Amino acid sequence: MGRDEKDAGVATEPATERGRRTRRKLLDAATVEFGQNGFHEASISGITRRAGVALGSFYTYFDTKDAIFRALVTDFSNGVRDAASGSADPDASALDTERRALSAFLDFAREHKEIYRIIDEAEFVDPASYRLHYENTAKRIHARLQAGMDKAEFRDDLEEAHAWAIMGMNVFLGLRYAVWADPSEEANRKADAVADIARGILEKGIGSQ
Amino acid sequence: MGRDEKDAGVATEPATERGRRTRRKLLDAATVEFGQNGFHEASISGITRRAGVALGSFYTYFDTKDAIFRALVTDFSNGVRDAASGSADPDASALDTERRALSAFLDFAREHKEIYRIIDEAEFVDPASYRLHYENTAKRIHARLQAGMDKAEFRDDLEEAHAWAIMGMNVFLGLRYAVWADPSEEANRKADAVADIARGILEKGIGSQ
DNA sequence: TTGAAACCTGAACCACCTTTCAAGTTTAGA
DNA sequence: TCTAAACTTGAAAGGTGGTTCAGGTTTCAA
Repeated sequence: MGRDEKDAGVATEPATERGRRTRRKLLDAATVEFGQNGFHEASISGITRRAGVALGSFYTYFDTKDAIFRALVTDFSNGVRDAASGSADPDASALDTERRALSAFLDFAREHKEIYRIIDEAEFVDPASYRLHYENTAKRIHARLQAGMDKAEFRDDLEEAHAWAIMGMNVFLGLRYAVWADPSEEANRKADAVADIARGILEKGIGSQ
Repeated sequence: MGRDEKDAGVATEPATERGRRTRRKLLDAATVEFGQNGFHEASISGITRRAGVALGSFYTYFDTKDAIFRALVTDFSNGVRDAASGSADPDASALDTERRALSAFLDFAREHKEIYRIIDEAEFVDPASYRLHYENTAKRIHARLQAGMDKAEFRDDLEEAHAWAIMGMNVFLGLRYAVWADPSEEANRKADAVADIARGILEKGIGSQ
């Protein structure tokens, strides 16, 4: 009590270098533990064992098992956001901007399969974060659509639902061709082809002529 | 041992009418319990309490908590399939067939939010069923695309990835506008508008002109 | 009617894991 | 160097809930 952030049950930030190192070790270990076993099968002792830290130390940094999971979801939600925004090129057409965002997302998903799983599991462990993640992502897509409309490269009646449709497309293509990627086929080559397919749908739909 | 199906640990089918009734009561209760609490927060005693049955009776019909969950996933996966195929109209255009399938799916999702959640959670509780569900669904969409290609109503280069893209679109639109439907807005009206939006994307993409 | 199989019952077993805690060690600023 | 705060440690408390089991009841075919 009286401490800055203790009241809400939020463990305080580490005050020393050693503390920051330990906290980081726990987060990294938790990524592996949750990614491999899922939230409920994962155990705190599994996390501390992987981190090479005593069981009790966990509670210096996180108040509960949920708390560290929530911290990871937030981290990774930002990671997805940065991966997409990092791929942006101001000179690209609106359609190519969309394509590049998907491409970056597929790369990210392939590199971080555990993270993909953790975000998905947030639907059950921490629904608020899950919802926030997708609502924010949809908002960013919607903003890109708006930019394309402003440049008259997209038709002018696009709305929130279009953003959700595109997001769903991207997520499922990521699930199928990045997370579940058949390791026998070169994933890089495939990812590019998949991004082209999505671009094609957005460009002209799937109708003939 | 020696019994037909006991070896694999599969509880036998009920032999009497009373048994079938009890099994059904358990499945219905489990739908509510899992849908409301999620797999891990749900308890067997919660299921039997809802079903009005003694705790021990559960194990006459299902070997484990996982087993009844798996039974539900299979049931509901078939439910989704039937909802879509039931909406089919042989006279409709390929594009309208796709639209009708989405519309039926949105209705189904709105009516059965618990089921939606249960299938989603299967990703963690029973990954094999989860994967099977989406692979089968993608296959059915792919078959519809093929039919549209045969009628020359779709362009002739559609493949598996297109089916996954469409499926992702549908699932996310279902999540946002059926499962998370704002109850203040008439969901029916909205669902139709959403189905039109998806149809529009498939018809001509999102580009201008 | 009868008896064997199917079904029902709920208390208790038991394995597992999150969280706490009191006591020791390290850090870092003065 | 010194000392208060930060950090570490691992044993054990405490709760939960899946699963078992032995004994009773109902069903149904013969």
